[in-house]
Amino acid sequence: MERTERMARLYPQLVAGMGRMRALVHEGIDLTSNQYKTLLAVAGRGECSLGDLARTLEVAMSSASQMVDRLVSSGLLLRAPAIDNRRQVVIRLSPQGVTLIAELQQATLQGYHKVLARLPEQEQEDLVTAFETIATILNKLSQDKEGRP
Amino acid sequence: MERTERMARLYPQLVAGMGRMRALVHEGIDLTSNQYKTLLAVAGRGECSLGDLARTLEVAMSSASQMVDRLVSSGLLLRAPAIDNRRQVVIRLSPQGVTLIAELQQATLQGYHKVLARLPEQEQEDLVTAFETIATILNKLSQDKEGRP
DNA sequence: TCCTAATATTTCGGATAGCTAAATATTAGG
DNA sequence: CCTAATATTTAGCTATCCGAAATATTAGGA
Repeated sequence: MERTERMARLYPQLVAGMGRMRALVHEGIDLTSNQYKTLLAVAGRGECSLGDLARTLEVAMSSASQMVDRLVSSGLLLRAPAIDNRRQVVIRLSPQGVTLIAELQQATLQGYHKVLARLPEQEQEDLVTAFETIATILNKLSQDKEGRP
Repeated sequence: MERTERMARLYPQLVAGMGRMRALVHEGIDLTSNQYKTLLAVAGRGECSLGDLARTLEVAMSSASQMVDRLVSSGLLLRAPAIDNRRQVVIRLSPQGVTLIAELQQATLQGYHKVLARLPEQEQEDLVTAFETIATILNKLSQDKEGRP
């Protein structure tokens, strides 16, 4: 059980630490992380339906719908009925959304750069490598679930 | 910039992966993670003031106050005026809170154990080690900030 | 073809959670 | 004893989430 206990001790620390890191990286950026995630998801698909978006974001459709509401209000997303299937809506970035996303991705990179730059060379590499390890292993864990529904 | 980009790509994956891991670990547990964190913070101190709690949780005092409200309503926390300084309140676990926390800590350990058990031996160790690496480095990052205010 | 079932979204009601600013109460210091 | 500092709470907002009900549209079968 030793390993389990280490995990239980470390998990909350990581959540807190990553939260602080995010705050540093996105310092002075005026979008919530959920909104940013949503815009990125839409950007990554060019355009998509609400259902697509909800699945990508792993939230209920009603939640995705509201999120899109807010981003449409902010002028960052466009929502239009789909031509081929009028039940669906097509969601895509507005021109302002495109511009913003480009800027934010740039700013995000700079943010990560600034944070990493505070660390000595070796720790930078250790940190990124550790991220890679965890991402790889956790992705495998999730695929297990989805594999046999 | 290469390392920065790896980081930017990995960070969201990690957040998502850890979210799913938490869901697995706390499957069937009827407290939000914030509530659990709050109870743990209180448990870790025996008793504390609102200010203590807010600082520990890294939220505004008003947020901590409301969180305590909810947990008092649920019967898990007790809030009483402090004897020595009547401006303060003393927050501590109710008997039910004590019981619940004990059970939850047990359940949490089992949850981590179950999740880890899905992985081969070597990956278990790699995962925990990577957690350790990140926690250590990120903690250092935060201390920088606090060190010289 | 027409009706029913399935699909896609939205709306509604209800929660949690966070913030700032203003209100309240108490203590400390000059 | 009055003012300033301290500790909490309350009020008003916003973001986010969910499930269930409502709405609209399409697909499939009798």
